[in-house]
Amino acid sequence: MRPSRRSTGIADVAKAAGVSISTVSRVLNSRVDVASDTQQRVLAVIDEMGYTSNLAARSMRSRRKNLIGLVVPDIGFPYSIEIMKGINRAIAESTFDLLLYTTGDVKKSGAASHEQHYVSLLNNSIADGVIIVASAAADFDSDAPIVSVDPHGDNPNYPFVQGANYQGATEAMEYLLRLGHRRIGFITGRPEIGSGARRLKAYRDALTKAGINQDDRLVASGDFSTETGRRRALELLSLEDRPSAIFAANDQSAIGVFQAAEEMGLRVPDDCSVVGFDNIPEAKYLGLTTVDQFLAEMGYIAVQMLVRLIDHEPLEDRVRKIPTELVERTSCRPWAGRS
Amino acid sequence: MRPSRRSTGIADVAKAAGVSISTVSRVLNSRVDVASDTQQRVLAVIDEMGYTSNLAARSMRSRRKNLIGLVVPDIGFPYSIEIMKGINRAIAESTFDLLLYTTGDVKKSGAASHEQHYVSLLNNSIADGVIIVASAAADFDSDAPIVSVDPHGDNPNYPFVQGANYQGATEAMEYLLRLGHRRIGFITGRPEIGSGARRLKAYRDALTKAGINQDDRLVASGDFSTETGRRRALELLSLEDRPSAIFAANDQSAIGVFQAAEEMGLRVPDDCSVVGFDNIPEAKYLGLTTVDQFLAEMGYIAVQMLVRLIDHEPLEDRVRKIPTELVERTSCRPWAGRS
DNA sequence: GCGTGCACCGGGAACGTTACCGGTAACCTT
DNA sequence: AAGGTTACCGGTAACGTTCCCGGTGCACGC
Repeated sequence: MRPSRRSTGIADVAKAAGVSISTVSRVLNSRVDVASDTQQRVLAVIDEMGYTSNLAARSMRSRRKNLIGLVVPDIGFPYSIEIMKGINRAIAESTFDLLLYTTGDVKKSGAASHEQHYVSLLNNSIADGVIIVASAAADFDSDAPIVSVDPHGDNPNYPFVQGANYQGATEAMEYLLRLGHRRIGFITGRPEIGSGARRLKAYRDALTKAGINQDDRLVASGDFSTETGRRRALELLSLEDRPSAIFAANDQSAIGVFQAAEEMGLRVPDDCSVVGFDNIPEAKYLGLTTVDQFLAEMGYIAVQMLVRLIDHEPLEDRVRKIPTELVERTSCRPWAGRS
Repeated sequence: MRPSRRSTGIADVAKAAGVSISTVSRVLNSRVDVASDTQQRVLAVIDEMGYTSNLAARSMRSRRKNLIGLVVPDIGFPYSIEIMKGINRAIAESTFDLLLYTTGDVKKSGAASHEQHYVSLLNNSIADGVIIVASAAADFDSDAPIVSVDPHGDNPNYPFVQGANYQGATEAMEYLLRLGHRRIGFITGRPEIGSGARRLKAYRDALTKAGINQDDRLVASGDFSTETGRRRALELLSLEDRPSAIFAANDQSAIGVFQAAEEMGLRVPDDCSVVGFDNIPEAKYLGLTTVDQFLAEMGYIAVQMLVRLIDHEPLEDRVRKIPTELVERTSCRPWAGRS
């Protein structure tokens, strides 16, 4: 191939400006020890020639790449999207750019090893640090700059930010109980995921605290998906003494409950109240009352933490808990016994 | 800084395997001229040492970086998200990874220059090619590998993929007319965006073809946002002879129509039918009948085109039109005059 | 026995940038 | 006025990889 299409490099700029390569580099990195008029001249030439620094060469030489890697399970989930919104906002405010990887289908067992692969790839060459959303792996090279958002495991060896799952779920349950509900169904998340487990525990604890004894038929095992949520809700609502409210481990499952109710000719909230978790945008359209865990905020904070890590500044807290907030909409109503 | 944290490089692998650096490189690039037992040995060492190739160095030396840049106006729009889903799927099937940039607020006038900057940055150093979603700029360096999805302008100098806006909007209008609607409102998109303009033209043409004379009060100027859609719908539905149906230039505007109707105590579709455009996921929950323009598919195809461009293979078509499809849901009903 | 071809491998020069070291001139300091 | 300090700049060696070129050993044919 002809070298015809070679882009202008620092050398060309140097020649055009009549200075050395070193000086151009100094200007580029805004060092102090360069006379202000040479700086002006070089800057002018750069602007005129339309020079943009070659990131590859720069990354190779200096350790700083100004790139943050993001590993996300599936870009299609509203959950991922919400987090990405926050990440994106933080990135825009920083000097970093974003490199995106997806691990693809979460259910495939290879997710964890995929993660490992991506992370090491990103870490030792192209990115300065990595954010992993819903990381499956518990351990990573401990001194690599890694931050996770909502990790699956319980106590990973890297910093992370997480919603207050237990608190939020408790709040939701207390709300339901306050409305008079006594038979409350629960659709779980995937069992291996910590946040879902904590919500389940909150459900159980709230029940016992209210003096209601558990009915195991009322907790149905879901997997955070709408389709499974729908199927489980169909079962729950077919019980001879069906629950007057269903608390779903996330909004997508809750949407499944809406679908199931509709199919059965039941009305939300008249025949069954529904509460979700996450507050994804769809929740608004359905009037779903849910627990907002500020996913975007979590992404935003994760970037901030990672940047500190990259700059070798100390982290205030290795784990950040984000308080949740119950947002009331129209999917719940008071219950005073079967009318 | 200590060189303590230096990652293992190709040289370390070479030493450990007892071969030269060149040979390791050959194995890495799966060249033919290497004995199969040496290959095995090198591969084993690589696996054992957990070596991952340094992307920066590789990119600098060889022109191929295996990275595709994506420039997207705002990651929060359902529109962008849909396209990204398709892009992501195509990326997963290819050997490329994805680098993501957002131009931020579209309304800011700097969008086009931002684009130029990103594209040149991506092009000459870090990425092999660039996909621009809803590109505002009409011209780019013509021999750079660039593909656009749904460009704003009418005839940019780079390849692009686009929905069949006119056809789709025509189909929607014919549907509405078939249902008996005669007073049909239209909420436009932003005027400078070609796809929106084509939908508007289809609206007008369908009306004249049906022998209905235009009422300018029925076309309200929107900007693709829900909020503006809501406001325009409020006005439209407050007309003394209000339209029996509203066709919105995109789904987000249509959602605004739903909100407006609700606020005014009107029911969709009983008091007013609504049709949108895009078929974003939210449309399903609202029961919005809309024109699916297969945004994800568009993203998918764009990646395929770009890959061909990068590989210097000829493109079948410089512009790809994706046929649309009307998806009927529950936001429309027949109309036989004010009851 | 010697050239020829083949299969495999190693050496070194790039790629574009930054870090380091050293050099020059002007300006203080005493 | 001589030495020291400062401000600025240039030369060059890396960074880790790929590409090009050439070299080795072996088999083969004449």
